[in-house]
Amino acid sequence: MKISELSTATDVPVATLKYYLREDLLPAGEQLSRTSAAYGEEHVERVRLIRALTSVGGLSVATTRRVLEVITQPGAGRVDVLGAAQRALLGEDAVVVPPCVDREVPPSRARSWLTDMGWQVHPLDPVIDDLDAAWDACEAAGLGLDEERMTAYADGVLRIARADVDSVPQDPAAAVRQVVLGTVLVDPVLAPLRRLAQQHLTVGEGG
Amino acid sequence: MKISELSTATDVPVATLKYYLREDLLPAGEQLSRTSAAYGEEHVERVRLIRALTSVGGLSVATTRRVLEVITQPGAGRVDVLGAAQRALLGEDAVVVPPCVDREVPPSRARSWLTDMGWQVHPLDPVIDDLDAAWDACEAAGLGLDEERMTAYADGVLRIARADVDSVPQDPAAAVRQVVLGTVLVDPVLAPLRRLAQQHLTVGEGG
DNA sequence: CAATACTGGAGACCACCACTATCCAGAACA
DNA sequence: TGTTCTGGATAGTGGTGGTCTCCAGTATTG
Repeated sequence: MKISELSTATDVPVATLKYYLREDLLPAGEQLSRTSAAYGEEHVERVRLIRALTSVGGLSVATTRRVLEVITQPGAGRVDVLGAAQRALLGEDAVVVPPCVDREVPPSRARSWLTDMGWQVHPLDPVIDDLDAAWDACEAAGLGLDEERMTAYADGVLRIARADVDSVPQDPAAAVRQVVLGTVLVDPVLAPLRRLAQQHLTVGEGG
Repeated sequence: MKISELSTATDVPVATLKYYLREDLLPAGEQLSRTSAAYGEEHVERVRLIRALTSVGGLSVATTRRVLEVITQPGAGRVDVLGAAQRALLGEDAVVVPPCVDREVPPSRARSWLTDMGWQVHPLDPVIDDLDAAWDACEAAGLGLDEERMTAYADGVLRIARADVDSVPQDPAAAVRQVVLGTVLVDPVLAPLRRLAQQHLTVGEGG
């Protein structure tokens, strides 16, 4: 498959494919001669994956590169599946502190709320800071988001997460792939789903 | 309050405040003389709202302007709360087709799935296309997202949406504000919440 | 009073990002 | 033989979210 065929197969311009090659998102094809290379079905899949991550997932090219590295490399085993996902999605300098290390835990509303909920999560996980920032933003915007509503959200999210973890395959490499892609690509599914659910409930009430 | 004080109060550079004034995100202060104006507490709140929408909500300046218009103007009444939210968040040329108008409904997996679920939603709502695109992206990325898992997601999302609609106030203007801000700002709360729930469930299993 | 700091307004400028366009010598195909 | 295509390199584009600089004029401070 020539690059122009790869282009028509994926509906991505040749110039863009060259850009992906340059940026190390796409591995080089099999070099047939100095001015020709052959691409295979794995390149088609890779391009589709890149487009899914960048367009729907909203990932930058740099983040996409990290994600592709993580889900392509033979992983270090399932122990660190969630950690690998985090490292791929956060900055490359993000080191997830192992639970054994004692470090000052900054107090925050999210942290204390999680404790109240009895959720067993890593107290230094940066995702808690994301939650804090989002919660603060709601307050700053004047959107009342009290703990009662958060608890209702937690109930719904737990069911979603249950479906997530139940769908993770046994094979470590496949598990990493599933978790990473699920983290990136499922949020854009849930967002419209939530709006449709709101609409369904509102219509049902006759309001 | 001078612009420099507004700057320190909100921790936003003066140049950026001027930019927001230019872009009509921030209303002009009370003109005291030709070279001085007074800003009030409402400007502080407005700036915080702008920052929440752009940073956490990830909205562009143009979309933020539309959102601010919608939640500031005295609304046309509660009838159209969800419609107003959609119009604010989608392109300005997005016209939500009224349900009475018969138009060709393009078939799609999301649409048929919604029918199977018995959800009463507007069949031409563009948010269904968003769902389709996100679902397709999962497929393209090789992430198996079968209807069983979608149904589990729907269960969780329904509980979230229940909390959403229960928290909408009676007053029409407040309702519009609540719905629009909830649409934009709650998704970034749910995303980290989902990751934490995954972590909690995984740790609980000892895996 | 004078020196300094600050104001609103305007336009130019900037960095970043994801492409996109152009050019090239050489190879493949018709 | 001529047209099309290749990989590689470099430069340019359009959009976005600010940031810088300048200005005449006003407020504050010593």
